[in-house]
Amino acid sequence: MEKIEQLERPKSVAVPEPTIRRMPQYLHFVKALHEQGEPFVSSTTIARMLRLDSTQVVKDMSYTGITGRTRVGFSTEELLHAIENFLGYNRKHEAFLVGAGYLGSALIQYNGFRDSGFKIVAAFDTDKKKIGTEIHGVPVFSLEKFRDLASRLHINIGIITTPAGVAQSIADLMVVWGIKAIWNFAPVAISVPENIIVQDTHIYSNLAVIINKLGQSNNR
Amino acid sequence: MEKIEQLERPKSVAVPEPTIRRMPQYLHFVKALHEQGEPFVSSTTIARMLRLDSTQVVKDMSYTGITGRTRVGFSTEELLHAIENFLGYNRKHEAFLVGAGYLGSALIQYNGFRDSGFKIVAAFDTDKKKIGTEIHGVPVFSLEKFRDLASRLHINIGIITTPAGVAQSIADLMVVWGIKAIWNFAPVAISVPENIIVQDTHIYSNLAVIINKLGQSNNR
DNA sequence: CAGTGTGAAGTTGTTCACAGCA
DNA sequence: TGCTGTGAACAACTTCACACTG
Repeated sequence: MEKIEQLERPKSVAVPEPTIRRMPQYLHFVKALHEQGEPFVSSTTIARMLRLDSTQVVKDMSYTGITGRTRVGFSTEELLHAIENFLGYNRKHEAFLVGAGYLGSALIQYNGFRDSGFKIVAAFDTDKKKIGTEIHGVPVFSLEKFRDLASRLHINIGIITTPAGVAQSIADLMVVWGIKAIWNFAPVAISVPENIIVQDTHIYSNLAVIINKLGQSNNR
Repeated sequence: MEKIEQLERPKSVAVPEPTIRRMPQYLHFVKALHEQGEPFVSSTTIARMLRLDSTQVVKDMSYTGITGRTRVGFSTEELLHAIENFLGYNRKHEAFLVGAGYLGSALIQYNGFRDSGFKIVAAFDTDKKKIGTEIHGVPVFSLEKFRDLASRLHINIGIITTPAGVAQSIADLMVVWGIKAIWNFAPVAISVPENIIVQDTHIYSNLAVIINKLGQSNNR
């Protein structure tokens, strides 16, 4: 009984999160190849450049639904579209950002998002000096305008680049204001209702890994 | 024979990387508790706040060498020191940053690093307008000064916040100039000799996960 | 033979189950 | 009972082994 239930939806076999995380890298690399006129690329080549295992690359590619030619590899053009489609980059994803400091500004102008379908369309802050200005063409509004603008523009992604102390309260507001996914850069964990997606990005964690490895290599 | 070889070094049981990544979060939370005068904290409390499994927390704590009191939890003070020691935050870690744009500036002033023993002591750029200025008290030098200053100040961590196109060449230079660990924020994978530590921080990847989850929840 | 594609084995990390303690 | 601490079961991800193809 249970089994049959599960078989109802056979196609989406739950893509491993690590695979999803690697996709943008594949996209970046394949796009570069395609732009310089390379018609094909093999998993081995991708693996070498991205320092991955080649069968890993093959497995990851299979999730996009693409099928390669033996001895030749994958068509860069096909692959490009397959990955973009997988990542949802052909659909539009617009976000509001709260906290127009350095980090917020960095995200707004981050070129990694270029041609990804993702765009930060407005920033919000409580600092009167920032309100009314623009960062890289993106306007900075008073936080009070968030709710109204979000519903009018159908925004469902909110980015938090505020100091740690106010991050939770901003998250709470975002939820009330109809945001479905929160991308949090403040160095604290954020609590939200179950149905809201949260992605905490703790820059800090990467530093911890570096320092740890550095310490180990000194001991050797 | 092989087995005996492995048993030679029994004490350092290789800390799982996810554990290392969680440590800074523990530190942040425990520090806050300690500052507001809380003498003890249990793994259950930490787990609830950080949305983790409580046995996970216990396991992680065991790597710091700390031992808790049953029914009471861990002394916040002891825990604080144990984690700081684990992370190497009592030692000093100084870094040079190349690419003094928004992202570089954001890192320099990022308060997540406050009292972590980690400090970006100088920034480097090729843009003449930036050279000679200061970002949050950190001087911006011409890239040519990197080598000399790095050896004089014994810097072994390099941060790359340049555009993707030049990231690899900057990494190559850093290696030649004696850097031991590279923290890369450019949206490309960087290749370095085996003995050099690299941590690629692809902001992008987190976005991919968010968009993917959003897509899934819309289908439901 | 240099590729894709895939099931099986191995590894790593997480969660469970339970002993011990105050 | 509510906590620490730990070995065992489980789940997720990666790597290996090999069949297949032009």
